[in-house]
This record gives sequence, C-alpha cells and structure tokens, in this order.
Amino acid sequence: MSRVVAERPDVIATLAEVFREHGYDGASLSLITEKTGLGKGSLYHFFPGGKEEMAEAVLGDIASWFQTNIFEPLRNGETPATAIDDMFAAVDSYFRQGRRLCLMGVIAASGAHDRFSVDLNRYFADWRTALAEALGRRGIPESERQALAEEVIGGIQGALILARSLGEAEAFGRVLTRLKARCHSSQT
Amino acid sequence: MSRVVAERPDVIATLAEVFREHGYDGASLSLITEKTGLGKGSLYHFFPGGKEEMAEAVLGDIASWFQTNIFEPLRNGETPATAIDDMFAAVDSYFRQGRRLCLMGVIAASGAHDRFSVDLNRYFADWRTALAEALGRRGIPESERQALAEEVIGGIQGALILARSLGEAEAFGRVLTRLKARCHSSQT
DNA sequence: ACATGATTGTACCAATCGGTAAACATTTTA
DNA sequence: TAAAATGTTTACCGATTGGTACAATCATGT
Repeated sequence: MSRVVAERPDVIATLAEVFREHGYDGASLSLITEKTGLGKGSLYHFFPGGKEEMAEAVLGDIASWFQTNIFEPLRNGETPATAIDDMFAAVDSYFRQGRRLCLMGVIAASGAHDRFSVDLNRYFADWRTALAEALGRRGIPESERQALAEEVIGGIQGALILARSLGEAEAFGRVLTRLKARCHSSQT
Repeated sequence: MSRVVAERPDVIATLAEVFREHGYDGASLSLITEKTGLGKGSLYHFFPGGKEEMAEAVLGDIASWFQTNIFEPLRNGETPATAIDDMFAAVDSYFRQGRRLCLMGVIAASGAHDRFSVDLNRYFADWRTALAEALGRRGIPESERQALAEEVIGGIQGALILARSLGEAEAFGRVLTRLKARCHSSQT
C-alpha cells in the first residue's frame, strides 16, 4: 500500500505551481527538477513527451477540476442563484484571494499560447457556456447571457493580473464582489 | 538628414511586438535579431544592459504613450464623459480590436514580473488614479470611483486574454461596450 | 527468494541561451 | 579633411537549455 516512490499525480500539483510562478518558458527543467525533487529520469518516465507533456497534464488537471467544481454546479446546481454564488466563492478560494494567478491565463499571455490553444479554448468556452446557462435560469435574457458571462470571466482574469501588478491582492476581492452583483441585478 | 543606419527609437516598436508575441522569456536574442534585422552588436550598442534594458525601454515607451494619450486626457479632458469615451476608443484602437495583447499584462503574467514590478505597478496605479478622477468629475461618488476603475481596467486586461483564448477578437469589443456603459450609469 | 516491472541517478548530448570583444564602416562635427 | 562619435559585423565565450541512454535500485506478486 505505502509507496516510497513518487506517482504521476503527486507531481502535477507541484508542476502547476512552477508553471504558474515562472510561465512556460521560464519553467526550466532544472527548476522543475529542483521544485519537484525528481530527477530528469523520473520526470521523463512520467512524462515521456517532456516539458510539453508536463504542461498538458497540468492543464488537463486544472480543466477537470474546474469541470467538477465550477462548471458542473453551474449547469446542475439546485438554484442558479446559489450556483453562481458558489462559483464566486470557489473562484476566490481557488485563486487564493487574488494571490495566485490562473495558469490558463498565464499560458494564454505567453509565447507558448498556440501550443496549448485547444486547452485554452475549451476552458474558457466551457466556462462561458456554463455560466451563461446558469444566468439564463436566473432570468437573464438570452441576448444578455453570453455577454455578461464574458464580462465576468474576463473580469476575473484581469483582476488577477491587476491585483498582482498593483501588489494589492484585495483588489481581486473588490472586483469579484462587483461581478457577483452584476450577475444578481437581472437587467443591464 | 537622411540616416541609413538605425536609431534607437526605431527599434523599440519592433521589440515591443516581439515581447508581446513571445513573452519575455520566449523572446530570445536570436529572435530579436531576426525580427529587428539588427545584429547583436547593434542591439548591445543601443541597449548595453541587454535584454532587460530592451524590455525596460519598451515598457517606458508604452507607459509614456498611455500617459499622453489616455491618462492625461482623463485628468484634463474638457468634459469627463467624453474623456472616458475617448479612453475606450483609444484602448480599442491600441489593442487592435482585441487582436493585440497588453505587454504590461503579458509581463505581469510571466515569470519576469518581479523584474519589472515597478513599471507594472506605476502603469496600473496611474491608470486607476486617472480613471477614478474622471469618474469623480462625472459624479460617481468617492466610495465608488476606485472600485469601478479597477473593474474597468481589470476588465480590459481580462478581455484581451479571453478574446485571444477563445479566438474571438470580437469578445473584446463586447466587453468594452459593457464597461463603458458601467462608467456612464452613475450609480451601482 | 526471485523474477518483474516500475522508478530513479548519473553521465552525456547537440543546440541554444544571453552576453562580450574588438575590428570595421559610416556619419557628424570641427 | 581629419578626428571623434556613432553604428555594424563577425567570431567567440561559458552556461544552460531540453532531451536521451542506460545501468542501478526499488517494491511487489508469486
């Protein structure tokens, strides 16, 4: 039962943190080796495709976390209002009150963005669809849903960058509060 | 009068494009050499501090462009309402209707962000201050100004990332329109 | 106890990284 | 027109990059 050696899933969380902090190009193999405590041998055993496969694995992991914890509840939550509130709470906690960047955003803003365009596209498109659907059940008119969803999702991404740049993590919470209010005031 | 050889300002625009497209770490000297048409010798003649000084020069250039074309009009525009409208128009054009990323955001989301934290901080703080001031003259209450300014500036950043990730440049325009409306509906 | 597969450490690779040196060409100024 | 700036070319540097090969080690079911 107890395994002294590492297993692939164990590494992914650390990999995510390295990519988040240093970007795709900035995350060198030696840095990854250092932070994970795994030598190149182990790394290439788990990820034969190298750095690209490592990033792909991390992005897949994140995508499925959001699918389970954010998108799914938005689509099937008891009441849409609480589902939306839950989304904001989960987002605030996931991004550590504005102290943690979104790896999807980090990759999107990097030179490696075209290498992972499929993952990026699916992540944002799924989020937009799920949120728009919840907004629809909340009574937001068809014509408004998608645009409001885009405003909210983009707003979250931007608030993370803003908070980091200003060195004011609290700015993230302030924006989040406003975006949540948008979702609750039916019109506009 | 006519100069065959290059001058420092000529290079900066090209450098900006390279950093924007490939990020700080992704913009290798050989790539910069290729895109600018300048050899390492010329590059290091203009920027003795190397890559870091190149990026610093580009960020300074961008900062002063925004200072002149966005922040200053916000502070001293005839009427605050048109100053704000002008800001949105200038932003839409500067970011090529969502097809161009913000280099400040790109750097902020990269591993090199702490190397340029001063520039990033000033850029976003200045923008926030200038916009909040214009919103104040527009009648937005003191308590609202800063938060709304943060929502707008963050919203712009996020919309750029969203538009690129979705492969839908138009999403940027949609968000911009909504943010502009926020600035004009006095309350909330 | 032993074979087996999963995991890891070490040494190595060519290519590229950012950066330097200095001879060379071109303009500008005096 | 000569000297002094200014700009350019080329060759080179050590360090680091992502990646490979493979023998050694480990945990485990039989």
